[in-house]
Amino acid sequence: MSAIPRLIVIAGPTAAGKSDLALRLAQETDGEIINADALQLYRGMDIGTAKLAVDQRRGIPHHQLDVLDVTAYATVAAYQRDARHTVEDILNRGRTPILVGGSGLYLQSVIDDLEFPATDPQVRAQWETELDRVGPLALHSTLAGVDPVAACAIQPLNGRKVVRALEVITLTGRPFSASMPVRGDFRYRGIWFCVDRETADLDQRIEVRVRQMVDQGLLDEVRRLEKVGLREGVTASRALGYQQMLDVIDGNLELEQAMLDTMAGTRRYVRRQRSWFRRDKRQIWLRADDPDLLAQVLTAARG
RNA sequence: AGGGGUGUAGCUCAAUUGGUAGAGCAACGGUCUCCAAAACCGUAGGUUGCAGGUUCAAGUCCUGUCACCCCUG
Repeated sequence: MSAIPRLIVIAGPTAAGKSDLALRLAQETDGEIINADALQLYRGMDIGTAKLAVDQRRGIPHHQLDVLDVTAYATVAAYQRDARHTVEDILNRGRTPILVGGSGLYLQSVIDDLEFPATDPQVRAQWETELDRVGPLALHSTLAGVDPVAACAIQPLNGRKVVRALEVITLTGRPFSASMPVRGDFRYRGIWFCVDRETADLDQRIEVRVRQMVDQGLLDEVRRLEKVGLREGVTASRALGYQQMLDVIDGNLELEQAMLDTMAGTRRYVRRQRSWFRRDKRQIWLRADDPDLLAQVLTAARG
């Protein structure tokens, strides 16, 4: 049992088999699992996020699950702070932190030295109002006036990013481009895996998974969450599966169509995940259906 | 069987008085430094059911034919 790196990261698209690999890996390395899935942070979002139930966790401690109310406004900065505390705590206890999830930005916020500029709900709301009033193109022109470099990097119709840039400029008094931190090195000694499988295979798993979620009571879960404010949650209410079930509840969508939409949305999401993961060359790609998967991971991790 | 209608991209539909086919969704690729399961960008895709005809020119008009839908018996 020598030379296990300090942090093991498992990335990859939804439904590829990350959780399963992480569990087996944790058993082999005396590890603890830290979630890096933006939506699994929410309390009560269980079925639709494919969160492992407690009795499926094989006694392995899981962290960064169920830490937010569905009404909460999630921030990567908060996640970064908390997840890093968890990583360090696990390391201090002499165990192996295993960071697992499909949210690229969240993973990266822990792994790399990213520093996010401040945020302020009031300032953001003010620019959002402005966005609604004048539209993305006009707001983009405003941005171009105060920070041409940032305007150049942000697509004119991407209102959300234009708003964020203007928010940062308002708060810091400096151009957004100047506030953007340079990407640093790996923050921890670690190794980074990306688990994937053939698209046809993954699509098949997605279909099975979505149907299973509905069989397991996704609709009821959404009804329950609705009572605690799911619709008010800006992030939570837009989660795949959840937004579609809300449409079913509203009578705007048939259940079968909602499932098909969820599958299609998930496939699209997988594409975005791959495009995010592909550009970082530090990770080791693995095929989830490889019978030697675990052995490969252990060899790579120990080597 | 008779009458009417519809057949255009994988799907739902567009295409002024005939001028040589577009859009949304899906698919595929990408961007991403605090809503990220989000937001945004790009690419590809059609011998217009089939066969003839009229015309300089047919998705558009004519004839036949096939498929599906509706109505009547």
